[in-house]
Amino acid sequence: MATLRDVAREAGVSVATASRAINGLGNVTAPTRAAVMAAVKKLNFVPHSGARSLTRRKTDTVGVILPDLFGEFFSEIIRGIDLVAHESGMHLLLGNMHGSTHETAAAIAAMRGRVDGLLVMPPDLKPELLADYLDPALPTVLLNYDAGSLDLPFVAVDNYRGAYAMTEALLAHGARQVIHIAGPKHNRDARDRQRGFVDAMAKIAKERSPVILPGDFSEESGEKAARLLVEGQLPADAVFAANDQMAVGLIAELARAGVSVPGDVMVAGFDDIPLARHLSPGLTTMQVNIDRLGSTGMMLLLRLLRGDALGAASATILTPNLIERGTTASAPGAARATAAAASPL
Amino acid sequence: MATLRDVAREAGVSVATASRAINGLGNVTAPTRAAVMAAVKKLNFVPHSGARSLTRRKTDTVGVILPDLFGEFFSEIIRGIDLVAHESGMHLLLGNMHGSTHETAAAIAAMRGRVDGLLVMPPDLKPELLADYLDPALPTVLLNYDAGSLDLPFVAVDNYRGAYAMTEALLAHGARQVIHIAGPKHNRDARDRQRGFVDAMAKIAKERSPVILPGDFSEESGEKAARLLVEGQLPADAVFAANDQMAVGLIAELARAGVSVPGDVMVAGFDDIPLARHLSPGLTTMQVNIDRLGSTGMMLLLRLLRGDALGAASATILTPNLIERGTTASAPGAARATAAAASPL
DNA sequence: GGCGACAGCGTAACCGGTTACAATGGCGAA
DNA sequence: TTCGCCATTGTAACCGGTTACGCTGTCGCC
Repeated sequence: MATLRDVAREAGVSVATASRAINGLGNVTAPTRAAVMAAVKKLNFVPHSGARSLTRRKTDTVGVILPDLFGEFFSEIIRGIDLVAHESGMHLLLGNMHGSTHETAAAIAAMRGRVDGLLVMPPDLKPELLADYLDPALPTVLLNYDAGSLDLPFVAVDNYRGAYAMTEALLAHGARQVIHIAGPKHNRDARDRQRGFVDAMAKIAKERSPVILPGDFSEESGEKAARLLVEGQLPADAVFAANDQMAVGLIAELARAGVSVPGDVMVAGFDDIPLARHLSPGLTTMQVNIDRLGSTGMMLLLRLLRGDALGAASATILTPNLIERGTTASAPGAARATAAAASPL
Repeated sequence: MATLRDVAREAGVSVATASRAINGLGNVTAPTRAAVMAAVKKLNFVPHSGARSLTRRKTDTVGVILPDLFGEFFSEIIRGIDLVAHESGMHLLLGNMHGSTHETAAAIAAMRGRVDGLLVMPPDLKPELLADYLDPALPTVLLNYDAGSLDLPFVAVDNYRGAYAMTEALLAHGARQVIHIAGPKHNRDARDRQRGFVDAMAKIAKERSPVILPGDFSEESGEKAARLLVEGQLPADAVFAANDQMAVGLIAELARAGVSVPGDVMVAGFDDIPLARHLSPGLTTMQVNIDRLGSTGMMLLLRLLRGDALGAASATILTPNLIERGTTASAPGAARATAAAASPL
C-alpha cells in the first residue's frame, strides 16, 4: 500500500506539499498539485485514516453502544443514527454490551482512540456504574436513558405518558377491568409504563385497584399471562401489555382458548412493531418512532462535537402516539360494561 | 486524557517498560508491574486504540459494507457477524452504500486504515466495478454475491434451489397453475429465484408455460399483483412470491377481494421473515438463515486474516429450507385441481 | 539597488503507542 | 575477584499522516 512518502517521492515534492495538495489547502501551485494528483492516481494512494486521525485528533467516527445487536429496535435505531451521521460524513463503530456489565465496560474502553463521541443505550445499568465507565472527556449522549445526575444530554421516550394515554383510551372505549402485563422489573421503560397505567387507573377509575401480571417483554410471557387470565378466571375486559411482543403472545394464546379479541377482551400493546398492523384484527398500540431516538441522539452528539456545552437540560423527550386498530374496536352497545362486570371471559 | 508517557512518569519507569507491563509481556518484575498498574489506575489510563493500531498494523476491526442499514435483513446479518466477531474480540465498523455507486466507492475507501478486513454485500454492482473499488491487499469476503471472476471468498444463499424446491412443493400439494411474482429485475437473488421457478415448472409441469408477474420485493407490489390476478381473472391455484414481503401484500389484497387462502389459492413466499409465522394462516416460505450469512462470512474473513489463502473456491452456499404453514394446506380432496382448472378465483 | 512582504515549499516535530536494540546490573562460575 | 550471561529496563526509531516554522526566491516599493 502506497504511503504519502511514496506519493511525495513520485511527484518530486516533500510530504508536506503532497499532504497540502491532497487536502486542497492553499499554498500549492496548480502544476505542483497536478503532479501530486498524478502520483496519487498512479500509485493508487488512499490516505490511511488511522494515521490521519492520530494527528488530527478526530476520527470522524462515533461509537454506538447498544444492549444487543438484535431485532427491529436495533435496526431502526441504527437507521436513524446513520441518517444523520451520514450527512456529516461520520462513520459508525458498533459496540455491544452483550448483556453483561463487564462487557459494557470493555466495549466503552475499546472505543477510546477510535471515536470522537459516543451514543450509549444502557437500559439496565445504574447511573453510578455508568459514570465510572464513561470517559468525561468524550462527548456522550445517552439513548433512552434519563440519568439526570450525570448531566449528560439524552433522548428518551415518554413511556409514562404513553401508558397513561393508552389506559385512558381503553377506558374511553368502555373497558372497566383493565389488566396490565408488566415488563421486566429492572427495566426502566417497563417501570415507567407500569406507573403510567397505575396512575391513569387511579385517577380515572379509582373505584378499583389495578391488576398487574408479571412479564418480561417476551412473547412467551404474554402467552403465560393469557393462561393466567383464562384459568384464573380473572375478571377483565381489556388487557394492556407493556409491549407488543407480549400482546402478540397473549392474543395467540387467547385465540387457542377460544377467547375472542376484541369481542370478549380488548388488547393493547406498546411499540408498534411492524407485525402489529398485520395481525387480524390489527393490534392497538403506542407508536414509538425508534429511528427518531437514533437520529435525535445523533444530532445532539453532533452539537456536542461542535463544541456546544450540552447537559441533561438539552434532553429530548419523544412522545409516542396512539394507534388504534382492531383489538380495541368498541363493543356494540353498552352491553360490554355490565357483561364484563359479571363474567368477563 | 492520560497517555502512556504520563503513566511511565508517574510510575517512574520508561514508556517501554510501561507498555510491556500493561500488555502483560514478560521481562517485567512483579514490583515494577505493580507500580505501573497503580499509575494506570490512578491516572485512569486507557490505551489509545488508534495509536496502537498504527504500529501494530492491525485494528481489530472489520468493516461491514451493506446496501442499506434497514430492516430485518440488516439486523440479522449484523447479529450473525457480531456473534463470531465478538468471540475474536473484533469490532464492527459500519459502511453504507446508500444505493449509489459513488457512495460505495467512498465507503470502501474510507475503510482504509480503519479495518483489518472487509465484509461487503454489493447486491447490484457489476464485478468489474467492484474490483476497481476493492483494495486487493485488504482481506475481503463477499456476502450474498458470487463474483467468481474476482476470486474472492463469498457466502451465498442457494436461491435457485430454494425456488425450485418451493415450486415442487406447491405442485406436490396439487397445484396446477402456479404463478410467480418476481423481484426486481437487476437483483441477483430475484433472478435466481425466478430461474428456479421456471426450471421446476418446465421439468415437472411441462404442459403449461409459467406465468410471471412483475414485482419489486415491496408489499405494495404484492398488492398490485393480487389486483392483477383478481381483475385479470388469471387462472391460478397457487402463487409463489419471490419474497415474503410481497406475499404479505398479496394475501392482504386477496382477502379484501374476498379470495380465500389457501381455499381458493395457495400462497408461498421466500425468506421466512418473523411476520410469516404470525399471519393466520401462517405463510409457507423458504427459510433463509440470514444470520448464518453473516456468521459464515465472518468466519471466512477470520481465516483470511489468519493468513489462509482463500479464493472463490472456499465459498459457502447456504441452502434454505422449506417451512410449510397454513397458506399451502392441501385442499380437501382432489376437487381443487378440477375446480382450479375451471375457474380458479 | 536595497528593503520587506509574501507565496511556495521543505524540514522536522508531533500524535500515542510498540518494539528493536543497547545499556545496566545482579549473579554464578572460574 | 573477575568475567560472562541473562533478566530487566531504557533509548530511540518507527507506524503514516499533519502542520508549525523556517527557508528561498519573486515582486513591489521607496
